[in-house]
Amino acid sequence: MSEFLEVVFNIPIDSSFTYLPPAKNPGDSSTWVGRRVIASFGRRKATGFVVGLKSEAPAGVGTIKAADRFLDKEPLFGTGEIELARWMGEMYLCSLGEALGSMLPGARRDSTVPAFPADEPIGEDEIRELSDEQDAAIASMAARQGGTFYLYGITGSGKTEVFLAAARRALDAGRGVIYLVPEISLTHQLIEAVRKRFPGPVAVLHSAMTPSQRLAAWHSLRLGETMIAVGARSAIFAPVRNLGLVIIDEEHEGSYKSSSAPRYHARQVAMKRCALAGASLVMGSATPSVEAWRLMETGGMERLSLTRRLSGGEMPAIRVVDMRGEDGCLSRSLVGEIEETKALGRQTILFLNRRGFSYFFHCRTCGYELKCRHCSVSLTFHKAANRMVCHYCGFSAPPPSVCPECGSLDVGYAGYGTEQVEETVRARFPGYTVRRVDTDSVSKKGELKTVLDEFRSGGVDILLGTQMVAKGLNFPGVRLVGVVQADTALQLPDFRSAERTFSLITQVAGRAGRFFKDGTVIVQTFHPEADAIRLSCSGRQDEFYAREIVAREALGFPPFSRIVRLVFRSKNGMSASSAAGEAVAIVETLALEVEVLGPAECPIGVIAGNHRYQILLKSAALPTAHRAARAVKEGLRLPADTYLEVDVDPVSLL
DNA sequence: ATGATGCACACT
DNA sequence: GTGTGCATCATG
Repeated sequence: MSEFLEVVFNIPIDSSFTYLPPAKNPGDSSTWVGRRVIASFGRRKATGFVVGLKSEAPAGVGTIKAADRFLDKEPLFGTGEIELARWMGEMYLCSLGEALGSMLPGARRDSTVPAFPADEPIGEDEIRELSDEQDAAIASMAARQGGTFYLYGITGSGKTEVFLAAARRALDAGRGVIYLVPEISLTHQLIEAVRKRFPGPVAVLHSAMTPSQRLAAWHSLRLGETMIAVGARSAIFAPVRNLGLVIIDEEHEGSYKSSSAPRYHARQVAMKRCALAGASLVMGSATPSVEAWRLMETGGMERLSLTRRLSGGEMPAIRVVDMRGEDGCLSRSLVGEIEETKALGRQTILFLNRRGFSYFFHCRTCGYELKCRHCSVSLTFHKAANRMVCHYCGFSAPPPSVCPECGSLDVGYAGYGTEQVEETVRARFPGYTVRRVDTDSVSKKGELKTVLDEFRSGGVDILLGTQMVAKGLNFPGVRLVGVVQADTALQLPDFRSAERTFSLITQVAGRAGRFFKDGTVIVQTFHPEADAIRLSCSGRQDEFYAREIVAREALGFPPFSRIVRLVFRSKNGMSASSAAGEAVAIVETLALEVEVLGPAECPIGVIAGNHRYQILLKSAALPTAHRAARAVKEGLRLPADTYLEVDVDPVSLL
């Protein structure tokens, strides 16, 4: 009956191709779908995925070739996974073959985005009595199989225990579980805890595993030998049998969004997978994404709150230090606290945001910053053109020489680099041992561990660096945590900058409160009045979300609209820029309810010699933005040296 | 994606 | 006349 294979390849074309089964060892036709094949494709051999069977060859095709051989003994994908891949193709505007290619474990390495260390010292032997709140959360989830839940709880409130209890329940019902964590290095203790708790093997999907190990884990899940998969973003594709529950820990983390095509979001894929499988979804964080918060408010997701710390410990006092009128990057308060900490024989951690990649107009007297009047994101200074430019819509203005707000002449372009802060710290504290960790200074993996070990043993007085230093927050010697420039993230030309700033401060404070109760947190800022700073430092979370949602609605940004971002990339700046211009022209002929922002140079205008221009397609309804993006993909003839990147629901607009 | 093809322009 | 660069096309 079924004589032909329907095959797709991991290339950006939508059509499928028809082959005869391999002449050698074709086996039973019921095992064909979901296996990979090696087949002649044009003049070369290529690996394809069998996505279906056909009883007839399509009309108008000259010769139907036979596939050379199957690459796998067993299918890698079931019909469920193929259905999910079809959805991904629609959602993220890629081909079925590209979607399937991204689902395979270890096709590419996950980039290591530093994340905060795990909340809980999980895996401790005795299982603590659960609190009333934890019991209530577990009961709510049990009452609604197939529901979507958000475990909203401060650091140390016992989210992991609730996750594990929910996993236990799913397994007891004979259903499988996927447990996602933001970064694979955080899985270690979790895996131990899961192994201890649940007899039977746990599949770990790991970027550091060899291909054969990954494939073995994959097959063991498919066969139902293992019922739990633990891993980073791509583990959402683990072929868990009879999926009953997906857990997403630290839901707000940006690493859940893929940074290469197809640019999927694990949270979004999880929602789809759970809907297809009738599985429950539970995510958790102390600082939910604004999208998630909005879903909780509108009833799309049930909020389960954990408000109390199990082992006591309050939110520490956070001191907000106004940097206006301070000299340099270290305020007098921070210097004083560092000295006192040293005198007590304790240690200091200084957080730096990522180095500014360009310059923002900034008034040192009143803190005023220049923002785009259309997009309310910071304008950045372009030296060559001598203009302040908006990277969303392309708006530009001449750089002011006096502050438009207060008239002060003490204006400039703000932002200290990490090196500059290090220099200042070393000069100010000559007798202290200072270590810096960031991606530049710790090139090798072991180097970070060495510095952290040195810090743990007390041999370092001041540890400074980017988010990586969060791993030092639970060391006993720490007394002082300083966020040196809380504003740098706020100034990024990105509509999520406030959300990220709020999240960083809240996470730092939460961990500080958990691990060193007698400690101090200092947040230095030029904008003590900004919501993201003010409301995180005073622990008024609900108020921050309420205000941020109002602001997003006023400007029509997500979750009140959907954005598709098109990036045109070329070694030749002119090619990229003109392609972006042509794309706008195409969209404008469509007469769709879609707002086109740009073309504008990307905030990071050149990466590795590639010039980048972007347009943003914004629409109240996703299908409209989809349609516009598809029209560009199909209608635009790109020169050979120019590439188009499509990002649906972008998380970072840099 | 990638290899093949065909056409425009340049140059021994 | 032949070679180089690119836009365009097909891949079963």
